[in-house]
Amino acid sequence: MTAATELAGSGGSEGVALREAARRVGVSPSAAYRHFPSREGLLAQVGSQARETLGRRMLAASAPIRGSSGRAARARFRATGRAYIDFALEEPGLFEVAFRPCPPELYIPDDPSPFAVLSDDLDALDRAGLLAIPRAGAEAPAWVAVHGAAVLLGEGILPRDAREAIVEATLDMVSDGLLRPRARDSRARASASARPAPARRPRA
Amino acid sequence: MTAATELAGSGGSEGVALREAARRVGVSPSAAYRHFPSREGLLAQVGSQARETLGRRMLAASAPIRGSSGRAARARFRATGRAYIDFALEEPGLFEVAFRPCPPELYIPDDPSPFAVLSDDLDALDRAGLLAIPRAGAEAPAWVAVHGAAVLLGEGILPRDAREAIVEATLDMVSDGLLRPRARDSRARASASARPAPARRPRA
DNA sequence: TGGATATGTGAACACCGTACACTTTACACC
DNA sequence: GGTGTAAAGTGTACGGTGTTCACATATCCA
Repeated sequence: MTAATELAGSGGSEGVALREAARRVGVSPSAAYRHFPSREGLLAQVGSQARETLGRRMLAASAPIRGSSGRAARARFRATGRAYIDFALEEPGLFEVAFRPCPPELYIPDDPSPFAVLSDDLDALDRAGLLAIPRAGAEAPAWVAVHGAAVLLGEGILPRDAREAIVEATLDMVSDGLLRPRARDSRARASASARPAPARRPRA
Repeated sequence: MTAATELAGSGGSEGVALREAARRVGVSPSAAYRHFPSREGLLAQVGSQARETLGRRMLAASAPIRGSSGRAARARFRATGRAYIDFALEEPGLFEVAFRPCPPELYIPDDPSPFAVLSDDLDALDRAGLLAIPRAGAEAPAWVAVHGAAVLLGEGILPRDAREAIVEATLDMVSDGLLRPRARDSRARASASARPAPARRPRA
């Protein structure tokens, strides 16, 4: 299991070989079948574990930001998303296995689940009255954006050296697309436009 | 090649076996090495071709929307994104191969490239003065959101039966996060908020 | 003491990617 | 037309893989 996680960490799902994992723990290939129903089942367990460590990293990134202010909720939201992308870039193999398609009968739940961590952030934003869209449909677009950035950067399809700008632009898009605008003065960007900065019309 | 594309279509990259592809065209396994440097090279060609058909679908979806108005540019932008997600859901195997990490020496360019199609849409939006962020950094967040939705829906991680709502929420987030707001009356949504609908402050 | 249950073993099967030496085919050129 | 060269295809082989099966051991409870 931990041997398989090592393999996944260095080679992704394609790098996970049942025989090699068995060899690493000094056991025959067939012995592995006493613990895992199949290679796919082994991958499902590695994936669940990977999602858990991702969930923990997200928690660890947002937990230090204390307070129940809207400002804090916003900051936690961003920190969580950033941690998600960081994990994908630091552990591409584990990240791939974490979100690999998995037949439902093999799927193993995870706790803390990345999705749940995101949900908590959105609950906090909702409590602070900062959601510009209905709470019910808020997870999907937020997750989708962060996941896309994680995947495209992680696979090198979007250039790694523009990482910081891309992450920032993505988080900005999520904030501007999902949340109510901040107070006038708190948006300290380099080149402010000449136009006035009125409040934004909420949707839905 | 077309045999490999069939295999990719039904089994994704893991379903592509050099031997099986050779068998399907009635040829010995070693003969395949006269045409492809390796399995990875074969996958690179299949991937390039898959990206091309994706690019064509995006073009086909946006081309019927004529006109140079801002309204048309917005509509093309959305149609392009929708086509991207549709492709991922209709051809999950090809989509996976299209965006699989590929060693640079094996990478084969594609034309029309999905990225280029997106770029053209953004150029049109920029010409119409509808971009709320600098043109330079606009591709990444837009692509990221649509790609994330395609991946998470395609793999069944986000529920397929909520597909339409998720796609709509994602496209709304992209529009609201990247573009200037539409004129007051054109945002015909079911439950409009009580707040007024002022213009939105641009960023950057 | 015995027997059930968990765990491990070795051999076997079918598949895979890849390499090598060899043959066949096709085509351009003298 | 004959010939040489390059492209394409062949068979065999090696090592790796997932999976199954019949069999061994070991552990623990009644």
